[in-house]
Amino acid sequence: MALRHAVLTALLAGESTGYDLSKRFDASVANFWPASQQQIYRELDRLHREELLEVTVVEQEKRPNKRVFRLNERGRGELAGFIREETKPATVRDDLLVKVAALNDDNGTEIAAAIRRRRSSAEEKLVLYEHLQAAALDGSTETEFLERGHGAGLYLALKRGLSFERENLRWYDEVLAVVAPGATSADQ
Amino acid sequence: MALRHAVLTALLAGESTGYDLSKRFDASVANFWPASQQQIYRELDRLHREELLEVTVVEQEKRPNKRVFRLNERGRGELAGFIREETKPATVRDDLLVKVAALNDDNGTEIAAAIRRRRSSAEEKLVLYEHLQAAALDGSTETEFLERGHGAGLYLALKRGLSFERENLRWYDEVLAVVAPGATSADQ
DNA sequence: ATATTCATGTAACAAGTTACATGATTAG
DNA sequence: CTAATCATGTAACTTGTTACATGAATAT
Repeated sequence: MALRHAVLTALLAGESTGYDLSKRFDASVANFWPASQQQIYRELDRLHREELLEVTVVEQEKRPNKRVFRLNERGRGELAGFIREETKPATVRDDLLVKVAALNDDNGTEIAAAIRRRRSSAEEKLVLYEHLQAAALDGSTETEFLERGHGAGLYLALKRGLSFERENLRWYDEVLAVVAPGATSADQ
Repeated sequence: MALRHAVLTALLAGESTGYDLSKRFDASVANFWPASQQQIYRELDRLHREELLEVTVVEQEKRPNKRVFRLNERGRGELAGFIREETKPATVRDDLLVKVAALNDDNGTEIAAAIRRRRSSAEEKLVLYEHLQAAALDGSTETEFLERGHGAGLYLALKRGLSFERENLRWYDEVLAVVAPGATSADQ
């Protein structure tokens, strides 16, 4: 029941269409609450039906009309309530870990290959996160930024994403050292 | 489509009833592929219907009959196939991160409270993982254990769980320093 | 006495995934 | 000329969650 709260949180940054939200999601909230475009449309419809969002329809001649959603007071109240509720435990689901757990004498090289592929997408993600971080800081030091207080929450969440990906990379290398000893992580 | 592979992986450690499997899950695979008892029963039924598992019914007088499942060759083949398939990206879903992302001037203390609660369950989890690690190593050094090769996969997956929880704790303290400065992490 | 363990299951529902459809517009 | 972008949506399906039910056995 918490995609709704992720959506409301994303709308804190300002009103948005479903289409735009799903992109904003990818660049911020998706890190700890992934959602497809379809899920977001569905959730926006629901939230609107339950009157937690206001909508303005922007007519467009050559394209489908836009629906621009924004938080209303009830929406903000819902978020405030969510923050007071019990926090559910985090869940991680990772195919790669299932593969590694199933390691045996026959599948080592295939698992190593899977890890190398994952390793490069993790590197890309890390670069992306580092850019987002630099953009957020915009020249300030982290201490300055956090003292100012603006956007501290999203920034801190981003930092968790950063350390998650860094630990992933570390762990990928650790596993590669076991399943493909000899090959260094520089080998692609 | 990968709960099935998590279940098959868990059955690599030996035949099991649904009831037992769901506990074995909690102590190993749940870390990176959580599943409720009901999901596991459902999946075992499916896997059995698709003939990837063998079953032996153990009659019991005073309790419902046990169904003991074990991998057959097709089941092992399915796992081998899974390892060759493309690895889907990991997903993390965490209410606490949604809360932190929604940080504002009004909700800081509530968020701090949520983090402190999560912090103590993370500490418990860490202790559990450390016990599992010690039990796996059983006196050997990690290098010795990994060279022996037995159970290396599950061990490596466990290590990812360990570092995940350690990073969580680190990050919780980092966030607390921002939202509840003055209070130290020793304050409960 | 009471709670927990053993061991299964059904049912309803909520959430997430995948595929498809429309159709003009702009960028390469 | 082609691919990607804008912007919406439907539908079918698979997964995951929650609640409930049974009923003896054992542990506190």
